Amino acid sequence: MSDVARAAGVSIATVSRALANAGAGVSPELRERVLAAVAELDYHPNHLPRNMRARSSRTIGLVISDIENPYFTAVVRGAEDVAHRRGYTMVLANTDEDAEREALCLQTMAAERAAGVVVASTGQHSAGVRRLISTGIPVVALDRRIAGANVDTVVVDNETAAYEAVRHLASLGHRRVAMVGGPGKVSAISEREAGYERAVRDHGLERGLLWHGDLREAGGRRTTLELLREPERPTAIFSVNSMSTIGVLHALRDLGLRAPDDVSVIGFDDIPTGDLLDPPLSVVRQPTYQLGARAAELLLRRVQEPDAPVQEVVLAASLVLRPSTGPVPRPND
Amino acid sequence: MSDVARAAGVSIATVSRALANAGAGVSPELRERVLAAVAELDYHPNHLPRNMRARSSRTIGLVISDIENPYFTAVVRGAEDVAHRRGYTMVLANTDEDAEREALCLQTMAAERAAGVVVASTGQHSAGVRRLISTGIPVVALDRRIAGANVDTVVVDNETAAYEAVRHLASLGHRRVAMVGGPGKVSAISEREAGYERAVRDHGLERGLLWHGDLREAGGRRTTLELLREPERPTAIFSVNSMSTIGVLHALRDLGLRAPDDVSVIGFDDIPTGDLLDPPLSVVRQPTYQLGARAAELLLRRVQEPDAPVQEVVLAASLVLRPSTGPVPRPND
DNA sequence: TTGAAAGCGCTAACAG
DNA sequence: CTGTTAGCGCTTTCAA
Repeated sequence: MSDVARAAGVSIATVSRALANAGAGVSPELRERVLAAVAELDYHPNHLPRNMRARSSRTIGLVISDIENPYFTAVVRGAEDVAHRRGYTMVLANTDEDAEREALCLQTMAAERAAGVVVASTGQHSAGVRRLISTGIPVVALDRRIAGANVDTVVVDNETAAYEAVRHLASLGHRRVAMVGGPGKVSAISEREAGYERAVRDHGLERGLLWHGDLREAGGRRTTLELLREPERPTAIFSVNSMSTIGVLHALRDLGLRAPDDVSVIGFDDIPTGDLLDPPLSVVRQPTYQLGARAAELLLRRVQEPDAPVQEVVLAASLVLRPSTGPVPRPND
Repeated sequence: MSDVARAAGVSIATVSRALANAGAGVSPELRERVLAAVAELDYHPNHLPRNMRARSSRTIGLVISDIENPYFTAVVRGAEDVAHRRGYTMVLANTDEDAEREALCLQTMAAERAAGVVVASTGQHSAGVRRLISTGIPVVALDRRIAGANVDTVVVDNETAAYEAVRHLASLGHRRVAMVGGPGKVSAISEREAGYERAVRDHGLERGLLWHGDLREAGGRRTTLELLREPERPTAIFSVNSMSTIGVLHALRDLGLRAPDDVSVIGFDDIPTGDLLDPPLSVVRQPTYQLGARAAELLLRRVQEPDAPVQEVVLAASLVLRPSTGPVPRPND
């Protein structure tokens, strides 16, 4: 920068000002000379000192648990779009539901003085998140609530959405509706399970059919295989998230069963090819892009107004019915 | 940090050393005192000055064109795993095939002094990439080559893979094999098209069936609808990437056609649910995770050895045959 | 409108 | 092994 100043015959302060927001406070003439010198010398601005001085970078962190899950993929897109539009850069970290990895990522983001962090935490009581909050860096909880912390939150109404899915199955006549769930330590999952259980109670469905998988393909598949090995097979399966649902479908194929003829299937989260599957899959669709975009917006608002009241955004999910859910199959004759 | 130093009764240099790599060069006793003071004061390290001093951050950039494309999703995971393992943070940017947005992202990464950048460029002659290279920041080209630049590159053998896909269709008896292609300005696409055309020549297939879409669902769908409106319909379709293929499948459904009974379909890039589609989809499968991981490795190697010889890594893609490709349908009778 | 100068909070060279 | 000290390259007072 001092080279540029010398070449333009001005001080470095003038160069700095000429390069800052549209060169306010610099005479057009000097500005021209500075820009010419910048071009001449092929000067590349360096944000590192600027960040240091500002004690913050124009970067937001996004911490998710599975980048290959299309739910998070869409969330990433929404958040990145907003960040980009507002002149922020997005740092992405993938935790694979590993609390230690999450803590490490958050620590790094804190050390890099991210302007703020959107986090789908591995657990409601994550030590990593608590530590991050204690640094004073703005945090937005996405998809998964943070227990006992007063942070902005963006979620869908998981309980209601799950209830509606199971209610639909009940309305088709199903009485043995199983749920392939997940680990209960994240709120989104436990809320879906709660919605399922409320529907089971309200509609007098059979109890004891809530099984816990992980949130991935392998767990969904394994759990379903075990579930269908039971003497009295469920007539419908509600699956807790998209990866898990893919596992359910694989398990059905493994056993040579078809939906909805043998078992009805409905999954939480839409899948990009859900309508092209065999059979097309009924799902609970979340407004994924919106979730990511709203989370980033909430975060950037808080970056600008640290003392604004804490907000909780709850979006609605919707039922998308396709052929994988049908009436109760009649027993083989 | 000076607070910590005061609390521990040492100099800030000692604090710095105690906090640096496992506290080498500091007596255990002082180290203890420093760590105690850090805990006591709830001190959060700040990397910003460190980065500034080092004139670089431990961050690598990854610039892709579509985060919702499962190909890139897997690439991201591979790259992020490697980066994380080596203590780097990953900055992700999505360009949507927009050269201007790409240039902006790369400029930001240069200004933030990323240690290096992996880029799937929007074009072989991207001005943004050229400028980035001129800053001296290490660059690795992923999936798409950079024309006239001497940079490390990670790609699959697109030409051969496309050739094999079309050859397979020819071996099933197809003579009217269409290709739903893409914009020719990225190497991966033009190479696939070249492989298609070589196969067309070698096997005496009908010419003039290479149509260009974009690389997204909408383009694949539109192009296919037009293609199938032709008086003499192709008996097989080869689609250039995963999103495009989903478009092809939607178009078939729109027209009430089925693969492979009406048209055979094979797509470049596997889809997570490819085996669950109706019918299960034949694809050219790329080693996506490996591509991302290798790109990150190549980049970090160059960060450490800027003068190492430039490498080009070419991985093989493989044909995954499922029911969507079958023999030539007999004309309706 | 411009320039001089004082940091931002670390790291590392150097001296003890 | 420890402390003193000189920056890293910007931004931003403050004074002219």
